[in-house]
Amino acid sequence: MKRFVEVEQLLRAKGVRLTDQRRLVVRRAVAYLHFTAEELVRDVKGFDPSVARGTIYRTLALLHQAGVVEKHDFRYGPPNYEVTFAKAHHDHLMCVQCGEIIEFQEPRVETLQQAVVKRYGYQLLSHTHKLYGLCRTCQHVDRKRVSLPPTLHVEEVVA
Amino acid sequence: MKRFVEVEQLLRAKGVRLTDQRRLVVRRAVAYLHFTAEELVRDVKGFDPSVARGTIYRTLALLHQAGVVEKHDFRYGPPNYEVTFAKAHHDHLMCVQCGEIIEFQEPRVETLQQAVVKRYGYQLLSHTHKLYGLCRTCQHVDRKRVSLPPTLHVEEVVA
DNA sequence: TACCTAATTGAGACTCAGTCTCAACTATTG
DNA sequence: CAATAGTTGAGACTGAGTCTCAATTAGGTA
Ligand SMILES: [Zn+2]
Ligand SMILES: [Zn+2]
Ligand SMILES: [Zn+2]
Ligand SMILES: [Zn+2]
Repeated sequence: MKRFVEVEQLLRAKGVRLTDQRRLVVRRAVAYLHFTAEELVRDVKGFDPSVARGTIYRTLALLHQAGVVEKHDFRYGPPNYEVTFAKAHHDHLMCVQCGEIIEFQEPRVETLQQAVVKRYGYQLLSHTHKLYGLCRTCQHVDRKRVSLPPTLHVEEVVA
Repeated sequence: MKRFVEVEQLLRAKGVRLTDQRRLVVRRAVAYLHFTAEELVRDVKGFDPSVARGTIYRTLALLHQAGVVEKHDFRYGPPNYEVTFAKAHHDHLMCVQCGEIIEFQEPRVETLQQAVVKRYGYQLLSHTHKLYGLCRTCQHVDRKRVSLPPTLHVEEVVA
């Protein structure tokens, strides 16, 4: 079964009213791995320019609430969305030069996270874990030519 | 020696021109643990209203480039800055209910990060690692009364 | 099927955080 | 102290996202 059909079923089960606009937004979103809200706006408007920007943002929020999409901040530009519905948990590794994103799993980190929150008496609800670096290709090109904007400087410098 | 004197020395060593405005911004920034750009603007203007917003943002960018401050995204509101100059590396744990931020160290996670990037042939430059949960106190209050806005919903749900 | 009603939509005004521009000013060098 | 390259203040501007509200529509009900 197509992925968007499952999402629509989930929404219906949650009592969410389905409209043509929402169906289109869902169909376009599942076509991507990672996308920004404005990218989705342009994409959806390419299929139906009459769909308002506000509707697309509202639908995205709806999908977020329904647990269908997650919001990522990769420190460069606006947040990135990902349809994680029926997808195993993973963290991300990004090349700061070319922007390539790799999804990885490392259960031992997740175990340590539990140990950390226990140390402080917290109850863990969620986490973000993102690694930034240079992919094999970009390690061999002139480091001077940085293609990503200056805000993408290191947040936490690795010693 | 006062912390801001060391920062000023570092800037001078980097050939950065010191002005009264920049000195004030540095002195106010080191007074905080974590702060947003607009908080710093209000604070600095409290001491000298003639300092322009643009100057404060420019100085913040300068300090960022010089490795004096780091930028954090805690998924709620605008980014958070932290003067990490001469401070040991740490990650963050935040209570999604009351906003408390705890700084923690977990070297075993950093080791695993190296293993992950090696797996993909990457060269690690930096990372973000943030845990979100409920502090001891907030675990015992009515979960219905959520004080943080809806955008602070989970990004990566822990299984 | 037709109707009803609450939910949703489109359009555009609006907000907020941050950036840019440029003439006036100033820290540093010699 | 003069020269000059870097910095500043003020405000216009931008991008991304939110809000408002009259018009439209989904989905339940008769
Ligand atoms: Zn994870
Ligand atoms: Zn992903
Ligand atoms: Zn760390
Ligand atoms: Zn910190």
